[in-house]
Amino acid sequence: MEGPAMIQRTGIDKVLSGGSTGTTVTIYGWVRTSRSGKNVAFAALNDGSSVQNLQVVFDREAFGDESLAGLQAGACVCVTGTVVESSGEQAVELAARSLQVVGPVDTDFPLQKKRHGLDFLRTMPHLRSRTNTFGAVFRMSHHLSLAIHRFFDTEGFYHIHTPIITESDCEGAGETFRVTTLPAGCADFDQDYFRRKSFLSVSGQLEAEPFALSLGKVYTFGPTFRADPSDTRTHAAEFWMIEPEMAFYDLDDNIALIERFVKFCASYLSEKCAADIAFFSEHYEKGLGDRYRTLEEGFARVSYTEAISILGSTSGVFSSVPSWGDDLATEHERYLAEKHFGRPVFVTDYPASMKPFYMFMNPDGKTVAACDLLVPGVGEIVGGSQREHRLPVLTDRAVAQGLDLSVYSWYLELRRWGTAPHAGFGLGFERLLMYLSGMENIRDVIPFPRTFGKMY
RNA sequence: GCCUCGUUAGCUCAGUCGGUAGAGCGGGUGGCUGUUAACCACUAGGUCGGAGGUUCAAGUCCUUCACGAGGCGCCA
Repeated sequence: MEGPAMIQRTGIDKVLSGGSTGTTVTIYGWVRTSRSGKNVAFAALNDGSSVQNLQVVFDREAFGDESLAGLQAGACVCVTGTVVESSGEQAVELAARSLQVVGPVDTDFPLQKKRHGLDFLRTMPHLRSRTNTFGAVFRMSHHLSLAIHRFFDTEGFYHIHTPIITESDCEGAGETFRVTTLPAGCADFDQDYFRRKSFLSVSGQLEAEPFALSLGKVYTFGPTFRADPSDTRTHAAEFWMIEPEMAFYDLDDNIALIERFVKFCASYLSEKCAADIAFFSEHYEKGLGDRYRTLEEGFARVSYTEAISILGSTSGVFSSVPSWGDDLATEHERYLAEKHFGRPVFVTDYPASMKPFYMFMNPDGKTVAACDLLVPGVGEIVGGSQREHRLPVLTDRAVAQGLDLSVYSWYLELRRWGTAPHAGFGLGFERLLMYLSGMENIRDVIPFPRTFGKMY
């Protein structure tokens, strides 16, 4: 019996990494550009394994014009040939012996070899990953995901899959999407699939806490859904969030972990995605190298109260100057991260009135043990806190915020049966990816973005 | 939801004071060349986002709608 006819191919990254000169390889890839000379024709192939293209050289006499006409931008081709040293800019190239057009392109193929605008590419999420930019984005996205799992594994965390369909509709996190099988217009929730109202999760935190109070240190990393009408470059309706939750952690432990975590991700990407980072640095964010260098130094830390004081003594810069008890506006957050500190900064101990019921009430009775991490260029990427583990305080705050205690009964029980100090945070995966790539719009770091009013 | 800007060839964009449509790239044809977003020449390609209005005349001015981008609020 014959074995399966598996496709044999070599990745372009492997050919370019050297050591294969003189060998015969078969490459599958998409044509980025092609041009022809009197005796030879050239095509630049990309197969997604690298931001670099492989230059393939064809002998015009051997292949003929009809055959080479298939080398149009966008076509998928298979080339077998010999890896040789190049006389041009690149170290090696492929001297072709055979060419097969696997997938030709119609002439209205929208991607061209010149640079396209990101807006335009957003309208074709099924094609934009064939560009240098989006190839780099999604290679980096992969490595960032792996970095996250590796970090928490090394730190002794367990990965928990918290539910995507939940019962609690609000934790101060945002608006929810309803999940239902009822016909349109029907509001008889007893007849609904779960025999009650249900929602897509806006956070896995509440479900992660029980596992922190049993396994010690856990994290969730999964899709999160927010129905907020937020139409900005940093908001998406569907995004991925990393939410660690740790028993026997206070606010200081929490902050130290966040800093360690972000630094690990940066150094991991520096090692795994050097070529892609260089690409972003050259074409998108000139200061990306500096950004990575600052990440090797310490983050700044201020309390909310100190931040208000800093902003108050900075005159003539802001459209409004906040006083104690006001939210920090985007212009204030940007000033702190980009101008005043010039690096990532933790803002801690916010007024209790501004934060959700589950955050730990500080001894001053006015502030809670919260920490937001603000980074230059993106803004807030982390929101975290020590959790309130004292039942009476927690109950009082839940009632004060008008929550239905019956929905949170099991959450409250955790404080009656073996409660323990604990802390955690939520980090937006795509915002971290924006920060580490220099991409400025969250729609450009999500494969098929879903944002307010738009499903690309 | 509010504010600002934008929408002209497949793509990127120019279009002056209101006078009837332009370039580069891409497509096609030819030339030249171990090229590097190759180059050179020729060629095809447009209901100037839609509707209405002002005017002798609207890509240009006004109204309105649609779509897109940025900012704000909220958050990750």
